[in-house]
Amino acid sequence: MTAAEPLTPPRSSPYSPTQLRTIAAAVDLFTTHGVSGTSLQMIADAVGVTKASIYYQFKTKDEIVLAVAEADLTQLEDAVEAAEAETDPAAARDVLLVRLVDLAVEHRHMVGIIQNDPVMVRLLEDHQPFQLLMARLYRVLVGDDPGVDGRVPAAMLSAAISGAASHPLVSDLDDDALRANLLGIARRFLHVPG
Amino acid sequence: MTAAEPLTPPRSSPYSPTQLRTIAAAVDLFTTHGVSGTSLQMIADAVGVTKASIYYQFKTKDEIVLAVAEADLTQLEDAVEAAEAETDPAAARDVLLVRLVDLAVEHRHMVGIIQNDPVMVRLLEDHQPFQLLMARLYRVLVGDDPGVDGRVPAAMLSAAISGAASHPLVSDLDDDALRANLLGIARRFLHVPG
DNA sequence: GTCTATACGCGGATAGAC
DNA sequence: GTCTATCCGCGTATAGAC
Repeated sequence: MTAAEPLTPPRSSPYSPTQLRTIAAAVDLFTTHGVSGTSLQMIADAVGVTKASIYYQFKTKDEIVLAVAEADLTQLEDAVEAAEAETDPAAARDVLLVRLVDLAVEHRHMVGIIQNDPVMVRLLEDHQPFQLLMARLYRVLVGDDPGVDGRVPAAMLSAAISGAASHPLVSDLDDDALRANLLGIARRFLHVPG
Repeated sequence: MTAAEPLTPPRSSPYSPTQLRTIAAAVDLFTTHGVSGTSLQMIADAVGVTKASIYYQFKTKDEIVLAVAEADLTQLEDAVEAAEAETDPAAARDVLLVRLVDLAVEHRHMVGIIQNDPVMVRLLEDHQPFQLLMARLYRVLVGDDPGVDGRVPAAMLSAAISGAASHPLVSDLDDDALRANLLGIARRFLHVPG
């Protein structure tokens, strides 16, 4: 359950407390308005400082976007590492499933936008660490079968988890109920014989 | 298969050919850059006219966004109507499934953004016709059971279809293959005993 | 580390000629 | 129906005082 800490032990975040407040505010605003629709003025107002002060912490807006993306990436990496620690492929897949559901529910208000915002997508397309991480994730999910019969269900499953977490049909469910239901159905889906 | 035409028979589109070209260009740009990230200048350049000319066709940028949304809405409405024409609930659900898969694949390059762009989401939240349409759609999908056991799978299924269509794992599949696979798996998912 | 002030371009939007 | 020209505000970003 407790994932072994990666290479860097209790790695102190590379960001100062003030930067972390800025990142938190940015995530919030990106979720509501999208990246392009969020100005540095809005972020500055949310943090309670001026634009110039934000520019002292981050040289450009892109750096803020990158910081937001990397925060999520770290969590995703932990999930993949935990899954890869399992020797049995089925067990690995189940660990990944649990972690992905946890993450999706924990971030249910932002998953949709963060994963689909064009600016984020563009940024991550050119970001090798992310691409490598996703390749590892898919490998656990799909197994070594690169065929269509493995990839389509995997795509649907991963889309179902993140998409359902922010779906209006279930917006009234509390986190625990949503998590339990998502996980149960996802598991059933995985175990249905092809 | 051929859906009976709605109230207005061969309803001529409310948009002029030039407006339609503008809408097409806008969809394209929205897909790549998001709504906020798309300027009227970009749209004008894509159409090959000046900004002022775009403003002759649409009074505001919001009107363009609305026109884009409504184009999709019409197709979705056709799908729901076709499904509602079935008397047996299971048959209705299957018709809806087929239509939704068709739409998702047909628009696989834009589904993700159009459904998740913050500006679109905001716009549609305040757009009663859309809300009513979605209520009808969910009713066909979930049935009359408003319980959790019906809604969570429905949310996952609808997210799986639209999300998988634009998923990187299946980006190499051609439309026909993707459509067939999505539909097959979606059907199996629906028929798995709760 | 945060401020005020400012530069400069691009955003949406309009007026009026052709 | 499309153009040129223009308005104005806000966007990112920087300089320099405190």
